[in-house]
Amino acid sequence: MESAQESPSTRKSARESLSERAYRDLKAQILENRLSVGRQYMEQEIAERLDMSRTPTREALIRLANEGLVEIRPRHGMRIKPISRDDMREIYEVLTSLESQAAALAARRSLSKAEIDAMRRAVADMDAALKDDDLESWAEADERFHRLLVEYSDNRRLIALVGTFIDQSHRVRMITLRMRPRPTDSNQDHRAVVEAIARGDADEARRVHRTHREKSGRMLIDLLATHGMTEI
Amino acid sequence: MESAQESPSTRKSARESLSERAYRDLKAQILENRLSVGRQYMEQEIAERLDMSRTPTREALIRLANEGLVEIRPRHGMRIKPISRDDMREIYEVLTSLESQAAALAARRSLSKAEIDAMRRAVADMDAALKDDDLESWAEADERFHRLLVEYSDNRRLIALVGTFIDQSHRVRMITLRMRPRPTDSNQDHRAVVEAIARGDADEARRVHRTHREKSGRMLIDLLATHGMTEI
DNA sequence: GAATAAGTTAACGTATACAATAATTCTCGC
DNA sequence: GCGAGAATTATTGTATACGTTAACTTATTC
Repeated sequence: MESAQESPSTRKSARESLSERAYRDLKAQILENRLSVGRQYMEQEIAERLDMSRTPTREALIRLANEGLVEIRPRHGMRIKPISRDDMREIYEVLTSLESQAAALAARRSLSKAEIDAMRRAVADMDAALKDDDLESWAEADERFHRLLVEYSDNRRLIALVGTFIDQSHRVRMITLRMRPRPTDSNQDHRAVVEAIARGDADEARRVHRTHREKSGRMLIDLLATHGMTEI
Repeated sequence: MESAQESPSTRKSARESLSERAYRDLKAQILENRLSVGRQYMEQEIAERLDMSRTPTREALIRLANEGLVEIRPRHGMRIKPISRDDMREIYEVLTSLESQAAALAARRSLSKAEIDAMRRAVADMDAALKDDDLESWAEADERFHRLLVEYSDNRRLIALVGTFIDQSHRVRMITLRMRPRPTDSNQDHRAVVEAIARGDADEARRVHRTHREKSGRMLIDLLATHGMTEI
């Protein structure tokens, strides 16, 4: 897959359809929280915002609805789906399951030194970021770690699914990033996962990662509860 | 015109859109293997087959493509996605993960007597079907068992996902149904899962169900291999 | 006969037209 | 002021029109 990334305004983007662009732009706007959650947007409105007709807009909306980011309500337009505490529970239950499976699969394959090193580097970067109290960097490295782990599963469906649910919960994670306690033992967990994978110990990798995700999921949901946030 | 008749009790006020009907009809045709796998169907052709214009047809195709049942190839029409051995590996890895999580979640909730009984009945029906050498009935009860298990997870996302992957592999399962050895110890496994859930033993339920799915996944893939089937 | 260029076809992507109808506003009797 | 029903509006769902361009065909050259 060639990534011909040009400035979209000047360069008539080679072969990307409007429908595709609508999907990517809209998704980006949602993830960056540039659209008000809960508010209704008419198809026409979205289409104008994207500077195209309703047809490709609708096609993008269908895809986004399938991914659970958006809800299409027949006579009321679409709205960004707010994430409730219960949604977060569901999302984390699914992520826990899929990612711990990914850890086991990664352990079963014998990863190259380079692949293991990439994960170790992510963990090291998290340590460093934590030492500097740089939450931004920590979040970046954390995301990188999880992405690598899942990629090493060698299962395209698994990779796509995890991506979908990471996206669904993205907003919540960003918002709660500054409310949560310093993720010290999170790093501990990650290290244990990497080492289990390096040893090829699938059961241990799965177990440790599951425990890790269960813990962080519970923490996040408690956080929402104590701050009285019911929908984000 | 077609009569949108429901059972009188479940009156649905909103009429079903063509787009929705296209999705359901097409999906049904795919699952029932009424469309040739691999062949190209032009949008126009599908639209005529469904007796509507291209617009709702396209919308249905987008959804089916998202679910992985169909592939849209820009100038060549759509085609039913053939399932390779590698696809089956991926699908079963995902299903194994999600369903065993469902088993654990079901065990953690305390299911009602009625719910446990429904699962026990499914297992009993499988036993009976096996005794009668009635593969049809066995498959029905097996599917019912898995569906119940997942439903009891109380996680809508999990339920939807499992449905998607069951659908993706539906054709393969139907075709291999008569090639596989009699699923004797499959029933054994199911019973163990139910009893673990009934006891509220989440870890055991998860473990047993994972082992079960791994076993049946491996069996299915070996079956495809020994019969030299590379794509279905 | 192979390679290349020119010409043709047709499938798609997108815009637009339009009818159906849910939602909203208005009217009017009480 | 309130509710029922009529009238109006707005938004969607669907059909259709149409330009673009990938894919295919034919012509031309060596």
